[in-house]
Amino acid sequence: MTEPRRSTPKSIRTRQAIEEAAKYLFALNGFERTTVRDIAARAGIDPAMVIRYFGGKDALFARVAALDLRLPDLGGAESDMIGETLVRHFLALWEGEAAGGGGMPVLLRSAASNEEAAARLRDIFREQVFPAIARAGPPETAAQRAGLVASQLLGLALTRYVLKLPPVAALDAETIVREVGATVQRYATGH
Amino acid sequence: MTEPRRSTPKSIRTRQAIEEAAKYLFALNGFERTTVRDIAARAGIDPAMVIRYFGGKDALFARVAALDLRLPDLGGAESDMIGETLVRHFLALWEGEAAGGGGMPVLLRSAASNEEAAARLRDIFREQVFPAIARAGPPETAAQRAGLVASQLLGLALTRYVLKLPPVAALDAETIVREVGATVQRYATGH
DNA sequence: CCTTTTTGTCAACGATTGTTGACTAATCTG
DNA sequence: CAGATTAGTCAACAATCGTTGACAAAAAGG
Repeated sequence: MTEPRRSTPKSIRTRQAIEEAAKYLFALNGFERTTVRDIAARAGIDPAMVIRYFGGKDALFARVAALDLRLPDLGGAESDMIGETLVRHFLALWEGEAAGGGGMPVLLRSAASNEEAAARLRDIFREQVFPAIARAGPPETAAQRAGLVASQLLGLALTRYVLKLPPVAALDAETIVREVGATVQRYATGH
Repeated sequence: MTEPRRSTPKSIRTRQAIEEAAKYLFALNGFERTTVRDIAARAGIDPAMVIRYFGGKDALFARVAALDLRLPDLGGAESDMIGETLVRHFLALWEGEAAGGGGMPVLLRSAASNEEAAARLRDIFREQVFPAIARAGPPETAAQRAGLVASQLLGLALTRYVLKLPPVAALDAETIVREVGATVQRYATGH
């Protein structure tokens, strides 16, 4: 499926294999514990290729950690559904990691001990989360509201996907949408 | 408090210096990026002493990461203040890191990429957070309620102290107690 | 003062890390 | 098919890691 109609220069395959392996391992173990050799082994090629194609471990991480939250426009009419909408969106983004996205676990794993990853998360917040939340309430409280939303959503991701706290990991999606959605709704709109 | 009246065998000083240096560096950089040599340098002694006194890097981490949340009894009469009480308690615990505690930043930094640290956080949740929350509502939903509380409180700690997300780091304590307290209150009691 | 135990330093080990350059195999171009 | 470019492998490098054992300095005990 998704067959490349155009001619594959044959190297694109391995490039993608490296990216996939890196994404998987970075998300699983974080930046520090993931070695270039592990990535190469998982991609089935030589460690030297990782450096030749991406310039180094740092550059590869920067490429793999690119993340587009694809936040929906929250300025719509149904302003009382903002919380549920947001939570549902994030759940779909995180759960369906197989899709194009999947950069979030990578960042979350690494941001705790890697300042570059943390800075990238701050960028994502400033460029994507903040503007989206800003439209859902008074501008003067936009930063605070967006910050509170981030604290809840990142906390959910942390406890559910990284720490795998049993009661949180066991929650079904609809419960999360209902409970956490109510919180996000209150944070986003400021009551 | 708890002053050692007995004579100091002179080595206790260095033991404490190692523990302090380790606590500081583990909290700053996480487990993986903190080296035994860095700890020794900060404590002003030889790296070999770290191993001799604590057996190894892992054992030192385990000792330093010990954490007692000292959660207050939430079974009291004022059940509508549980949220604010909890948030205030955690803020005091995290903010006053200089005190005896301060194990939380250590764990939070490392748990993202260190399975042992993650397991320790799960233990703390199970042994301390869960029982405290269980008394604040119906037993059959205790796990879910405690999990949601943890997702919000750990998310707050993550965004405020680890990621240092500007709007969250800038929040004053009273605002946090009010806003996040309301959320925790709802999670803890199940409405 | 001599002996014993504790406290500390020093150098080095084996393993692992990211990275590099030389070399071979494959593929493309004419 | 001949030549050139690309894809890939291999061994090794320098650096750093946690850890160890031999040894010196200092304190303690008689």
